[in-house]
Amino acid sequence: MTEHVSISEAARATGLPAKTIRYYEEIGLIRPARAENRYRVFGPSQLHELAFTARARALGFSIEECRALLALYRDKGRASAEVKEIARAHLAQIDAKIADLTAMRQTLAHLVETCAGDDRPDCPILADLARGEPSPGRP
Amino acid sequence: MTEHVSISEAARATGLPAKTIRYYEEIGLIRPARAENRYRVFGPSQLHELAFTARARALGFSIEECRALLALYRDKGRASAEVKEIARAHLAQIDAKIADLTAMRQTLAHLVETCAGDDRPDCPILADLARGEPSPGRP
DNA sequence: CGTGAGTATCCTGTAGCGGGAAGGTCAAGG
DNA sequence: CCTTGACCTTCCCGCTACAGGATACTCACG
Repeated sequence: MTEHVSISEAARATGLPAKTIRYYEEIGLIRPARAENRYRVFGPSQLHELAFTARARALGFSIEECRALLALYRDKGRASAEVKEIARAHLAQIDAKIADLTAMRQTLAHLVETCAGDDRPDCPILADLARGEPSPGRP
Repeated sequence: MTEHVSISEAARATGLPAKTIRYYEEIGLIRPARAENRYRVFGPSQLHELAFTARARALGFSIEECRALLALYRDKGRASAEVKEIARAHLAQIDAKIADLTAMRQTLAHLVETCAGDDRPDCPILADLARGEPSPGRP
């Protein structure tokens, strides 16, 4: 009745590639209706859920986190504490990644600084990689 | 003749899982010799290359970057400029990731702060995810 | 009636391994 | 001599979050 749109229009409306939307349906994130010709049909609520998911993904939430957030989003009676807990856990992951990358950056920046970068073979970067301890964490 | 060791000893010496070492051989990063019984045999130079790779990976270099760095490592006549260029490019990638994550962190931290986190259903996090613009970049 | 755009499904590939199956090898113990 | 158990081997599937492409349909338009 209202604004029921095709997958390409849903893609345009949400900024998600059509492939991604099909994938989201395949893994059960969203459940678009089907027209008689088997074409997917997206109503306003599906479009909102897609946009919701797109935004959560842009904030770095994993698909499974998005699934949980979507469930809470659909459940009008949920406690905000549940949402906050997911967000806080994800925030902690982000902080961990930032710390990890910052440590890497520090080491690597120092190596880049101390390397002459000319046509001589002497290179402190390779020397450090060859001798150094396994060093800080990973991304 | 010298210290030629098995894969499990190589793993212990480098901190890499044996599976990972086999994988590195499979993709042609390293070329361990074989004993008569088809067992892999690692000499000192292979061990150094494995440790080198482990350290580079810990600094966030991709496998292909490691391949390039290994080639430069083996080439005693290389120019340090080549190494520096790889390292600098990787440093730029790290900086981009940090910037990306920091932007996410900012948005998410704000949302977490403004959420009551109690048993009431009212949640600004979900509200923002539902309404917001696609927002900052991705990891 | 054809044509081009849009849609459908299915299959493959990506990075960097981890887990586990099925089987060979080797030294020590009974 | 035989067996156990710790190694080692190869092979194949799984993961994340899709992208790319092949093949086939459906539909509106001229």
